[in-house]
Amino acid sequence: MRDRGFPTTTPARASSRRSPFSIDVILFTPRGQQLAALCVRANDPRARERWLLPHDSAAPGETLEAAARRIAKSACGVDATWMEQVGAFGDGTRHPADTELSVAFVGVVPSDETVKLPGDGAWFGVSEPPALAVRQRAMLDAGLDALRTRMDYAPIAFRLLPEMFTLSELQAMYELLLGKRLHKASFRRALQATSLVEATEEWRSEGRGRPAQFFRFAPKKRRGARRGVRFDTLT
Amino acid sequence: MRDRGFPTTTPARASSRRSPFSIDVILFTPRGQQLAALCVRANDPRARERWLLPHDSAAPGETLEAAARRIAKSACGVDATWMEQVGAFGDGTRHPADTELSVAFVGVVPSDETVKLPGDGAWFGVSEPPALAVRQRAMLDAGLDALRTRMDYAPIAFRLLPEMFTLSELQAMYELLLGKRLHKASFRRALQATSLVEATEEWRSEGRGRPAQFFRFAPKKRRGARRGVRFDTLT
DNA sequence: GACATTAGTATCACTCGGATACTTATTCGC
DNA sequence: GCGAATAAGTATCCGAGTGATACTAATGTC
Repeated sequence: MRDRGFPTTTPARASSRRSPFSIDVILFTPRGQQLAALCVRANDPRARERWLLPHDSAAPGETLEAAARRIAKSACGVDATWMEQVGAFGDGTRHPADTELSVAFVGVVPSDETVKLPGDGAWFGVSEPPALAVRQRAMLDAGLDALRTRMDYAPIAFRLLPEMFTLSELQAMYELLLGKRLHKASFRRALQATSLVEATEEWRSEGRGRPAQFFRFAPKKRRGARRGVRFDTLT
Repeated sequence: MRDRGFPTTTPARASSRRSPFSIDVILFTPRGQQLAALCVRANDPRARERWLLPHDSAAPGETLEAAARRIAKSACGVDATWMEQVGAFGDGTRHPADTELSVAFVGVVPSDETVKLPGDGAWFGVSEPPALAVRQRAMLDAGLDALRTRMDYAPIAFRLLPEMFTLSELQAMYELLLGKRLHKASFRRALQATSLVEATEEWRSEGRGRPAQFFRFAPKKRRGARRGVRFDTLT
């Protein structure tokens, strides 16, 4: 994975023929009490919208996910700690790179105030996204949906926390990602039931109230036989 | 949507340059007590595998899903009653149409013994799939996964039944799709809790045991506030 | 030392899902 | 006819999971 020698966030590579499809990345990070998505400034002055999702075409021989991770790192400076494909978007909607098709990926990066964002990027709170081209707007919405539904299957919240964390920090991360408050006792009971975390000997010293014990992500085997049928999420 | 004037299941249209991406359809139907997937015979004698997933490229101006539905109808003769995108597959795996990328769709058609399958197609039970090219095999597996997980969110089982059906038929369809047995009382309780079906005045006359009442799919408003966090499905 | 603050726990009520067993209504065999 | 077989549909119990409330525990601030 090369280190960007040119801004990969330009709509397309200088090439005589258009790339057949673009890879677009919806990258989220915790910012304050809500999620923020990364957009980059359009450097084409003729562009109708001034902001874009980070995107590029896949290099020959590069897997789709590797391309998405390269684009993400190029756009925000650090590696995404989780990334998955959302799907393909086409259908004649407009895209800045003018490709027929875009493959969207959603990813997350931990909040890290010390890393300087490349000059042409900015984080936008998910409740105030910038104006985007039609297809990119659809991908942003689908990316947030995918992020939230896949929290049940992938350890996304854990990938946004340091190796050791308190249970309150974990719950706060879940609340930030889901955009809703959770019940403390239920949260901890459910967590204890599955063997996902193990307690460490470390305790948090700073802060005002009672010290909190640090935990680390250490999933055991398990495999719960999913129960019945869910009719309540249908249609 | 034109009626196939040529086999759209040929790897690609006669064209000087390759299509940038293919649309591949994983089509399922109930067959006996298990699901079956549709494959078509490869008519290229040089092909390494003799079977293919139905696929084609999207026509200009055609949405991705419209193309998938066209391909499905062309391959099995009737319209799919449910169809959704699975995702994009690439990563250098081999595909018969030799495209860089494939967009996979999963769909279902009701079991209908009277419809004759076009000569080059055949249904394969999901437990004995034919040998497929690498990428198509990956799409078949992902399609079955997607079918089962999306049953919680889309009325797939209902789309495989006639307008009126008995609760036993509905449960049998769920069992066939999920590939596992379900508990009768729980199934009916959960179904009653949501207002998804309404009873009709019709009763099934045929058969041996007690007659069964016919129901029809008639979802009311609802919208259940999903509860807590699921740790049991994580990683 | 009283109080605010945060971590963590205990108890209760309620819901939900699976197991078992039952009742009801029909056909089949004699 | 009449009982056995078959399938539909219901009732009851129990244990697990969830949310509300309230409690205890350990620290810093004044």
